[in-house]
Amino acid sequence: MRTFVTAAEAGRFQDAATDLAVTQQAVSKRIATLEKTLGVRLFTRTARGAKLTIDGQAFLPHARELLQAEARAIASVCPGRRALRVDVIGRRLAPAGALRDFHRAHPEAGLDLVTLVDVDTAIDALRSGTIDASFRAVTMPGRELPDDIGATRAFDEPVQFLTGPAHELATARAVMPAELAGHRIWMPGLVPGTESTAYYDDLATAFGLTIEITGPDFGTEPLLDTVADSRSLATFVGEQTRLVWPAEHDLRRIPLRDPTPVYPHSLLWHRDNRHPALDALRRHFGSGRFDHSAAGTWTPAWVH
Amino acid sequence: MRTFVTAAEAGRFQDAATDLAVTQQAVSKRIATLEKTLGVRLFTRTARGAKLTIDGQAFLPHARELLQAEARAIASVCPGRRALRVDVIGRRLAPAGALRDFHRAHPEAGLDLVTLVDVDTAIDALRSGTIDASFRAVTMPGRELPDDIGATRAFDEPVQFLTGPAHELATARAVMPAELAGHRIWMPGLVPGTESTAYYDDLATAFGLTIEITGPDFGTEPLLDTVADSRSLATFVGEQTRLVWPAEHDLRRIPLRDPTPVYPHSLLWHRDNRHPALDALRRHFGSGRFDHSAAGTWTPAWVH
DNA sequence: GCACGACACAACCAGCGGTTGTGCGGATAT
DNA sequence: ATATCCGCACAACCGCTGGTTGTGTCGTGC
Repeated sequence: MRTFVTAAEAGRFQDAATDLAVTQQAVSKRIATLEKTLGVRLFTRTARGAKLTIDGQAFLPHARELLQAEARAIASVCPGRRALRVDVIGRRLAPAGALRDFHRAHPEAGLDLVTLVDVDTAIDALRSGTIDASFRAVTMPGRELPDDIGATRAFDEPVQFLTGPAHELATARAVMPAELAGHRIWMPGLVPGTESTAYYDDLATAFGLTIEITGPDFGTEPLLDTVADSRSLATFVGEQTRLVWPAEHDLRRIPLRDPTPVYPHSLLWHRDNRHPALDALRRHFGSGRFDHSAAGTWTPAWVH
Repeated sequence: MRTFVTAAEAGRFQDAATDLAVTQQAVSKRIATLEKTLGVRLFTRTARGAKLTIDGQAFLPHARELLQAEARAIASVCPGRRALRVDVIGRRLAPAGALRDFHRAHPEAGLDLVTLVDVDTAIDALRSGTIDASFRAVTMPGRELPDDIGATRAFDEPVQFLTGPAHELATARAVMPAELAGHRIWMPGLVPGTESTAYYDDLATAFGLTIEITGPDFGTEPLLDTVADSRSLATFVGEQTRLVWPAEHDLRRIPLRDPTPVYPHSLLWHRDNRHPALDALRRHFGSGRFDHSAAGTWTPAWVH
C-alpha cells in the first residue's frame, strides 16, 4: 500500500524506489502483485513514468486512508505521545456517551476508551500512566481517594427501573424507590467489591430493597431476554445507558421519583499526568455545567 | 492485524487459530511479532486463554478500523459491486463539493471521485463502465451527445474574476464582463480541445476579451503566486472553487454582473448502467433544485 | 536512427512465516 | 496435595515470499 501511494505521488517507479530505499524492480514487483490480487490495473505504464488508471485514482484515497489508520493504530499505543486514554465503566454507558460530546468539542485530541473492573484498578492504571483519566463513583466507604489522584464530580445519571411488558409496574409513569420493596430486582452483572456494587447496595439498604446478584453474568443480552419475558423480574439501568435488544422485546424504562437516585460519575486523574489533552477534559467536565445537587435526588452518603 | 482482532474476539489463541485456519503456534508468533514491533504487550496470557491489556483495548478499535479500511479499499476497485464512481473536473472544484452534499444525504452509497481530462474520455469511460457518472459542460459545438449517454443540467456556477491586491480592479465590488476587455486574463491550466476551454473561448468571444493560455501549467499554486503579485495579470475562477493559497497572499474574488457568466455543470451517465446508487445521484441533481435560467446569467449558445 | 530513460522479466538467494514437536505454568478435578 | 488437562511459548525445520542483480523491451526525443 505504501509503495502504491508513493508511486502514485512520485509518478515514476524509479523515484518511488529511491524514496522507499529499494530497487525499481522491487517497486515494479510490489505494484504487479497488488494489481494481481486486486484483479485490476492501477497504473498505465508510459515511457515517462507511470500514471494512475481510473481504478488507481479511485483506489488512491482508500490506500491513503489505510496508511493513516495504521499510523493512528500505532500512535494509540505509542508510549509518551499516545492519544488521551480514558477508562469508562462500559462502552454503552453514560461516560462513553459524554466522551463522545467531548470528542466533538475537541476533535483535535485523540481519544481511546478502555474499561477496567473497579476504582482500585483504575487508580493503579492512573499511577502507572497506562490511562489518563477514569470515570468512577468515588469514594467507597473506608477507601478515601489518595492525595496523588484528583477528582471532579462530572455528572449525575438518574437510575431507571427496567421491566418487561408483563411486569406489574410496566405501565407506571414513574415509581418511588420505596415502592420497589418486595419486587425482585436482578443485577447479575455486579462484581462484588466494586464501587458500583457499593452504590446499589446502599440504594437497596436506603429504601429497603433486595437486589439479587445470584447467577452467572452472561452479559446484557440474556439479562434483557429474561427481564423482557418475566412478570416479576426487573433490573436497574442508567438513564443514559444505551441498550440494544432484539426488536421483538418490549422493554420499559420507568423513571424513579421522590427521590430520584442518581449515579455520581466522577472524573479521576493523576496529578502528575501532563498529557496535553487532560486539561481540556477536566475543563469540559469540571466547568459546572452539570447540576450536582438537584433537588429530589438521592446519592449514597459516602459520595463526595 | 486480522489475527489480533480475531484473537481479541475469541479470547483464546487456539480458537482464533481455527478461525483463521492456521495452527495455534502461528497465532502466537503473529501476536508476538506484533507486540514486538509496537513495543507494548497486547494480551495477558492466562491459563484460560488470553485477555486484552489496556494497550490492547485501546489498540483494538484502531485495528478494526484498519481492516474496514482495507475492505473499503478492495471494494473500491471490485468490478461489478464497487462504489459509485463519479468523474469530477477537479477535486477542489464545484462538482466535488456538490458530491459531498450528496454523500451526506446518502451516506450508505459508497462514493469514489476520479478526474478525467475531457468529455470524450469521460464518455468512453462511461461506456466501458469504469465510471458511473461525470460532471461536464455539454455539449461542445459539433459534438452532440450520443444517444446512449443521458445528461441533466445539474447546477450553474457563477464565474468570478480573481486578482491580486495591486490590480486595478482589486477593490471593485463587482465588474461587468465587458469591462474586462483589454485586461490580461491568464488561464494556463486550460487544455485545448476540452469543453472548459470551449466555454472560456466562447466567453472571451462574447465579451471581446483576450484569454492567454500561453506558458506551461505548473498547477494552481504558481498561478496564484503570479496573480497575487501582479498589477495586470488576473484569472477566472469558479465561485465554488476552493483555492488554497499561502497566508501572505491577498487574493480578491470579484463577482461578475450584467450578465453573470455561469459554468453549466451537467451530470452525464450511461443509459445501460444499472448501478443501484446512480438513480439516487440522478434524483439528487435532477430534481430541479437548481435554477437553470436565472435572469442576468450568460452561457454559451451551445449549452443544453 | 540512435541513445536514453523507464518499466518488465529472469535467475538467484536470504529470511520471513508457516508447520510439527515439545515444554511450561496455572486452574481444575480427584 | 497431587494429578491432569488446557492453553500458550519455544525450538527446529522448511517452503515460498519478496528482495537483489542483470538484462530485455518499448516509447520518446535529440
